[in-house]
Amino acid sequence: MVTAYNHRSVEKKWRKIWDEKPVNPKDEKKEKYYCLDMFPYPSGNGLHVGHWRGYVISDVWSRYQLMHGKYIIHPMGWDAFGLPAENYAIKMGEHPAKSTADNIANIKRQIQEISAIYDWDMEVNTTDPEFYKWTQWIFVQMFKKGLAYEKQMPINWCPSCKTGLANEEVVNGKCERCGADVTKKNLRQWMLKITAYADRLLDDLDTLDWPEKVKKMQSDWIGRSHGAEVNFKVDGSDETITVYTTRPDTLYGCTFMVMAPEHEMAKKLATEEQLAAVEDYIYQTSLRSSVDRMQSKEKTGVFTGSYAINPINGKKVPIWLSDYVLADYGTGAVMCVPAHDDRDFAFAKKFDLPIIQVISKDGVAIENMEEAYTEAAGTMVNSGDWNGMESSELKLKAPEMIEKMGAGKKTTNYKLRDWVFSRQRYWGEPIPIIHCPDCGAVPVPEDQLPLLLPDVDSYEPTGTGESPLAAIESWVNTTCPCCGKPAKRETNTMPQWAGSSWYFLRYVDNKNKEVLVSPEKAAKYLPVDMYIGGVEHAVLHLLYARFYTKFLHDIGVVDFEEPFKKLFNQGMITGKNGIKMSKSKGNVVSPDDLVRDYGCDSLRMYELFVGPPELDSEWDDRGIDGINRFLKRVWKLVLEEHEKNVPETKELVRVRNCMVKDITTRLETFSLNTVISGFMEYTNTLTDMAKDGGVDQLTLETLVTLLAPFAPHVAEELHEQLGKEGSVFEESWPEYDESKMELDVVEMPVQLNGKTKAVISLPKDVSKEDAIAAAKEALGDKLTGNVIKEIVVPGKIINIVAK
RNA sequence: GCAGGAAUGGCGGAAUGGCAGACGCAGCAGACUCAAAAUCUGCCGGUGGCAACAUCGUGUGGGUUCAAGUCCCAUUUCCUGCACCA
Repeated sequence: MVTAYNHRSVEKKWRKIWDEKPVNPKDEKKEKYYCLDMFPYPSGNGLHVGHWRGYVISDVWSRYQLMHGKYIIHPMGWDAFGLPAENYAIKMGEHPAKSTADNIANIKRQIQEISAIYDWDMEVNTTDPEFYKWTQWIFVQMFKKGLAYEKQMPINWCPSCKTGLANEEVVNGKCERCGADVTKKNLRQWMLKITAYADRLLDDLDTLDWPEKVKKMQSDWIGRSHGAEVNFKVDGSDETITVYTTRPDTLYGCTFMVMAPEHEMAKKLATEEQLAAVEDYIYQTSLRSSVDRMQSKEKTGVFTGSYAINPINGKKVPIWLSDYVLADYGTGAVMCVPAHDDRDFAFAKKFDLPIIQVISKDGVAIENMEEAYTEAAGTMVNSGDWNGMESSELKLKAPEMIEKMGAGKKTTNYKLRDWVFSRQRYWGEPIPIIHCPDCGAVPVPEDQLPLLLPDVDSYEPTGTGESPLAAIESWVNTTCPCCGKPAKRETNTMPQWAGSSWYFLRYVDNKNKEVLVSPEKAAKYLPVDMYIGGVEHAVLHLLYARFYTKFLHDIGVVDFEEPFKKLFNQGMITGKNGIKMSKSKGNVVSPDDLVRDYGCDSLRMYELFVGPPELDSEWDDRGIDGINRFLKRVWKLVLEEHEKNVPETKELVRVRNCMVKDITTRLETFSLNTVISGFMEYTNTLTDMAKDGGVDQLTLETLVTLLAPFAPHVAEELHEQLGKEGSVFEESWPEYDESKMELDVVEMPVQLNGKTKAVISLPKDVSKEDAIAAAKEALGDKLTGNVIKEIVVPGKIINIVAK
């Protein structure tokens, strides 16, 4: 009799052994493989089973690479600055430094329950001064390169979090963190010039092995468009209004112009009779929230009374104001071609403006258009010299033609905005800048970094647009590093994204006091080969991290331009009915109880079995029983068959090779849920074979080796009990031989007119004639009428078509 | 509105154009047990049938093919992202 599987004793035993002798010791001679998890922010709620999923996937992948003879860089750290940590601290009435440290301790304990091969010597914490020294250092370098600059501007403001937000943090007009409606607030801001990298951020997406979905989201976010700026003279004035258009080919069809109400010329253009109406419209627009403005598609507007002159044909077109034109995109003014744009069409209909068709399907203009013709292809009409030209070709040539005419210039526009980088909150890296009345903004000298976040009694947000740091006079008042005169410190802090934009570089050299990362270590261990995390960071963290990496490349810190070669986004684990796990919904499942009751190995495998890893999956506690039973069956099978010690048979060799191939190919394609079901199938098959003769040693060893990345404790224990030396992770990944996977006799379904009527056994190399004869015999009486066609797909199917 | 993804038993899900429902959960029946748990065995899409079997069946309607969950066209619903970006 073999002993029964007891997860507690097995897991306790191997954890102790692995602590003393890690399975992934640092080894410079081996090829490196850097497998990175998106590091967590230390939430007070601890981890739920959804967090586990990503960590299990990355650990399985890491251990799989380990068994290919690589040295695995698999670090973990803490994204501990920022709003969530601070809001939690305020709620609990604790200082964020304390609650953050407590939460890290708890989550670290939970993460260690996963038994992943994390190298805790590499641990980083974004709130550690030795870490944020370099976060500040990067900011100073950006400042020196002119990529960090100050600007007074209306920015997105969350009235609940009492801080400014980046565009990326505003989702459907609401705060990404708390869901409050975002308003505008005019504030002096630190900005990062991410737009300077727009082209590289867009073009280099092609070099990345990332999910297409994420690449598309980034590409849409950057939103590059090509077109022209066209200058319209204001009739009876020296003023010129420049518009941006991607469709300069439709210039002859422009019948009016619309400007954003915030446009600097808006009020100036109002004629005496229209002035009151224009002022009223500008005022009304200013009252509307951005959410309200985005949601209602009903066109509103006001005529300024002024006209602009279309440079292509000299025609006068009225200038209107409307809030559907955005002040901060392009030039804040657009030429309107109602015949070929849905929005302009709706506006023209509402205010009874003329519609002139300039592109037609067949060269003939339609009377009274019912809707805008928005297709790019067609023949130009009503367009002077351009008549008869193909519009899609003209669209490409028109910007240069307009430039030659002196009516404008060819340009490119982006939706991407510069990054609003200051936060009016306490729990973040202080921006290392000193404001001197004489010298202006001066960076804190590098040898004085880190600029420590001062301790403070009141760290709650003020809501005034000033950070709580502004109240600490002893800290704010300092001297200018340039001239030594009294000066004041910048009191805004950095956003949470600052630390996470580069943390993955620091892991490999986390104790370096001289440089962010040494060139030798960067060359040896970077960049990241595989990055695993949720899709929610597609246009936030992942875009910012790419920007930072490109900048650090440009100043010579690293020699690569892209931080993450391959990206995998795991789906979310939700509660019943797809509801997101949250404390307020009361549907959070903690891994702690499951580890206690079923063991780490069972939970690891169930996390993968619950559904395809890239899709969201509903958690159901009951399913873990099935995994636990499976592990007990494997345990019993391996130990009982080991005692029998039977020789291998041809069929065992075949099953073993099939098993290796199936498990390996499914793992390679990240079909991790079917890897687990594959293990179950082969275990069931081998259990049947055990009853019918027995299972040989090599097959048992192979099963155990394949299982190691998934259920490391069980595999390690069975590996030892099979009498093998060393760790199972020192075994190399099993290989398979296709030629040993063929059956001598194959089962072939026999179909009559496409419907299966029988299954027959045939030798694998049976001739077509023999196969058909056997099939006809199997069909017997069922085969009536004339045989029209006979199809034999070797090893697959036989189909007889008869009428 | 635009773009992408999805739709398969009671449930989660599996199927390089080749026996739909693997694997697991739940359920039912049996064995073991004084009993329960655990474990083991069998059944487990609908309809008809004692059964062998027949027949229908992958959101809906068409099509291609010897053969369609899979490919093509149309359509509905749901999810995700973007959303007046000129």
